[in-house]
Amino acid sequence: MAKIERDESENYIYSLRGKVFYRIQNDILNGVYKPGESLTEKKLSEDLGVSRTPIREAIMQLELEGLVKSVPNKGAVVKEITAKDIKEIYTIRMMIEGLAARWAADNITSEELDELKEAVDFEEFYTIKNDPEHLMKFDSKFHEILFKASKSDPLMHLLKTFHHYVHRARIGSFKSPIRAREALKEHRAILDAIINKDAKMAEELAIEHIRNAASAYSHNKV
Amino acid sequence: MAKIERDESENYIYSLRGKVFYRIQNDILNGVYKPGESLTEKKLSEDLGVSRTPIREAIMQLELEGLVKSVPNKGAVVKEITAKDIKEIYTIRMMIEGLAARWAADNITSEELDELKEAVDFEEFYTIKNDPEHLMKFDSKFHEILFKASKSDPLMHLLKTFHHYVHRARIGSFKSPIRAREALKEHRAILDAIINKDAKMAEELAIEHIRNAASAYSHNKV
DNA sequence: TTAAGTATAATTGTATACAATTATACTTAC
DNA sequence: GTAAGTATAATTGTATACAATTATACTTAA
Repeated sequence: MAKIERDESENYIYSLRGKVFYRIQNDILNGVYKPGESLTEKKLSEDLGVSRTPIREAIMQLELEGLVKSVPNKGAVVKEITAKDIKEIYTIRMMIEGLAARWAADNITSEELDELKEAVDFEEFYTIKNDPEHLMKFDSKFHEILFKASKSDPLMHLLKTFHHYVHRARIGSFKSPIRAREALKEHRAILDAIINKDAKMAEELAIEHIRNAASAYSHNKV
Repeated sequence: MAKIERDESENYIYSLRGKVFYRIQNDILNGVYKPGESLTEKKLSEDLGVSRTPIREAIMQLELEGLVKSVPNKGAVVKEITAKDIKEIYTIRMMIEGLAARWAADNITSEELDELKEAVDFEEFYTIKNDPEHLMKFDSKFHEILFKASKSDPLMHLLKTFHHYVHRARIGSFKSPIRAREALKEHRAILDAIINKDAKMAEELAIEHIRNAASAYSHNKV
């Protein structure tokens, strides 16, 4: 009989701690808990109906990922993300994504390449349909596959701890249909470079892609 | 009366959790706990004479930093770091340190500049004395000041979660007096670029500095 | 009215108790 | 002797109890 297996790498999402972590993270990202607000363990445990233990552990994780800052006897204070932060995040992302694309070109498997093609096809579909929500999902998928295909543990670890920063900086950058079409073109170009095993080109295109995303973002804000 | 203040940013080091974390981290880095070995909460709590609670929290932190991997009912397994990992770590470090130097050139304060000069002077002293241990300390200090001076929260966060990787990859690269003298020269060059507020040059020199460190490391290994 | 001091409440840090899951060792049937 | 099944032990996950620290509110004196 086929054994039902969990994804071991993300095993903790089935625990209370994991659920609590994702819940609080989402509530912060969606503005339920606002920057400067302090979250005490007691309040959270009452809000979510669990004991303090999983709350404590989730808060620790949130702090290590930089979403909150624990201050003694005050609770976990939700960190603010400034325009300066976002600019820097995009700069850092250029390098990380550039490396991912470069190493992916060298190490991608044919299965992953198929996944990548599929993700871009879906992206095209939802770009035409002008559906920002699904678009964001497959944009994320494109980048995720790239990281997986890079086969670099240190790089993947780096991205993991940086992930929420990326997420925060990216919200709202999919509303413009013009930018969506450009992003699609850029993804196709990166895909082609990877198909041709042109690592240098893939890196340059990925860097340019993030640079354009950053510029679209800041333009959006004005 | 002058109030005795703790360094708030590192407040947790005074807690049991913090002490436990540093203890286990060091024991892993120094090979007391070897790759593949699994550390159970019970064993650790008996070894260190504290309850499971701070142990659990320290293990969580170790996992988020990538030193161990928790597997259910097996304990925290110490991760191995491969030669491939180290090569990739150096590549990633080139970019991170490059950014730090670039932004430091733009944002450094005169106090920080003084600290940086002092660190390099100490480095020179211990290079001449051929004292690898102190040398490593002030090499670390040089890079720490650079990050602080960059004034970038996202970058500092990135380094924090990447720190142990750097540490692991760097062990033993200070034994060669030849490389020590080169490293000193490179640090002086970076310092000069920062004094001259030449951000581009500082970045290039920092990247080159890490590239040389990587090459010295791999040469050492052969 | 304000400042200082004190009692109380709130909050976190640590230890421990209990439950649920999983591994291990042993027994038994073939 | 081996495989299957079962009982036991080990391990983690969660809840709770207690201690220590810190904030807060209140009282009192000037």
